[in-house]
Amino acid sequence: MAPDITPRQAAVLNFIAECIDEHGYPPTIQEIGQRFGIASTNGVFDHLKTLERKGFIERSSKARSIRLTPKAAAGLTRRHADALPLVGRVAAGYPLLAVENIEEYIRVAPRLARRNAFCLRVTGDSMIDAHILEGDIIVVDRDRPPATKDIVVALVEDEATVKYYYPQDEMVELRPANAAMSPMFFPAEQVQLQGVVISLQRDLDAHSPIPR
Amino acid sequence: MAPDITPRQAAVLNFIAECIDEHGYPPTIQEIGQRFGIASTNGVFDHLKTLERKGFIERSSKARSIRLTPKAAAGLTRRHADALPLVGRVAAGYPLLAVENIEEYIRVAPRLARRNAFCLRVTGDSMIDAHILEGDIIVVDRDRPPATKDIVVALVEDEATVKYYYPQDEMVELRPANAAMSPMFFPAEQVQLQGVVISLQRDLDAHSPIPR
DNA sequence: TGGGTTGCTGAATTTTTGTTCAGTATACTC
DNA sequence: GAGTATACTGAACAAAAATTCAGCAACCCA
Repeated sequence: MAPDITPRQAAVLNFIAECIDEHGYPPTIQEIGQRFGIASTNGVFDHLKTLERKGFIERSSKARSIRLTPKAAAGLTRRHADALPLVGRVAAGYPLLAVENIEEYIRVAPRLARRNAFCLRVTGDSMIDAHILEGDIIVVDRDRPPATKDIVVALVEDEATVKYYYPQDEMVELRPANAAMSPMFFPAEQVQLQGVVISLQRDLDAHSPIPR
Repeated sequence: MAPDITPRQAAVLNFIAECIDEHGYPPTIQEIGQRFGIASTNGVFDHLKTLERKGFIERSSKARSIRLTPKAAAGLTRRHADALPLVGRVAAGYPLLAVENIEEYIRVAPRLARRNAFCLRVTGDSMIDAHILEGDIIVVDRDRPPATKDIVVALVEDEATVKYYYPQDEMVELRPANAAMSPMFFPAEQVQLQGVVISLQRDLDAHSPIPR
């Protein structure tokens, strides 16, 4: 049996997931065709039959009756369902968002999920004076250009760090929000900015039952 | 204007939400009609027009194109839309969650939306030493019994306040997390506990474009 | 007592959507 | 070099679904 998916099929599957995310209901066959420039509804129909045969979707003969199966997640390149990747321990040499670095997917408010963003669990108390605590989950926007005084996530020597951002001529100052710690200075080329912290979620409810 | 919903309309709204939950896509007009024994599609159509006029759903002329708005949560007996009410200025004499007190519905992580909870925007800096800032949105669980040292929302003289909770024999101490402020003591019967703060969301991104 | 809202019936009509059939071209594989 | 999967075109057709129109009955409100 072939559990494989072709690039074209994956694109169709992704589009279906996007539609559900965005509109709340699946696309019609003609809507899929429009998106991919497939003139004949039968071209799309073939894709759907194949995706169903391979177990990625379920359908019936009714309008918009496409359903994603749990297996569909395997064929999706984009995350689904209002989730952002939680980056865990950062593995040396890998890009921050490499699969190896992703611990899990965290469900966040849709407003945040629509961004090109990721989540990071804060370790240490270097930002405590900015009221960001150990264990807080921060949401980091990768598309937002960092401005002076922004709180950023930077990669220095393969370690991710959260600090205030103060760029200088050839150097970058990363300033903690903790009176007990000193600012750090690096040559600009040694600092890889990953994004700007746009939101924060804290769980005060440590001893709560685990949600489904 | 009537932001109200009749029992019949609420039943229809609930059925729509159930369908989305269960099948992954909204029902058609005829499916709704079948469920409620409404013979004419126009009977259902009237309901949909009314629900749309009242802001509970959005639709287009396409098949199954019903979408629940965040407001839909108000009409639902079960919670589907991952939204919690944001309680605004507290009106004297009204229950905290009366329609008059609800400013809007905030989309939150589904884990939180499943609770019997509401959101509150923090005013003032009485909890700043607990790293809760003015403007933060806190999520308050109404079903969680408050324990000593929990951060709670309490209603005292028709004003909602966020404080540490220290119950005593006949009195309740509400303790701020701010060295510049003093604890307050009230007879237990003057304090209406609304719930325990279980989560917090902060937007650091004040000058970002408004999400759609 | 008249006007508005709610909650429908019944029928006609249009639009949207899914399905089927008959082909074509390319690539892979045995 | 035959056989199979992929990825389509184009046309015709059937079905599902939405929309509109013309009513009716019950209720509340003022």
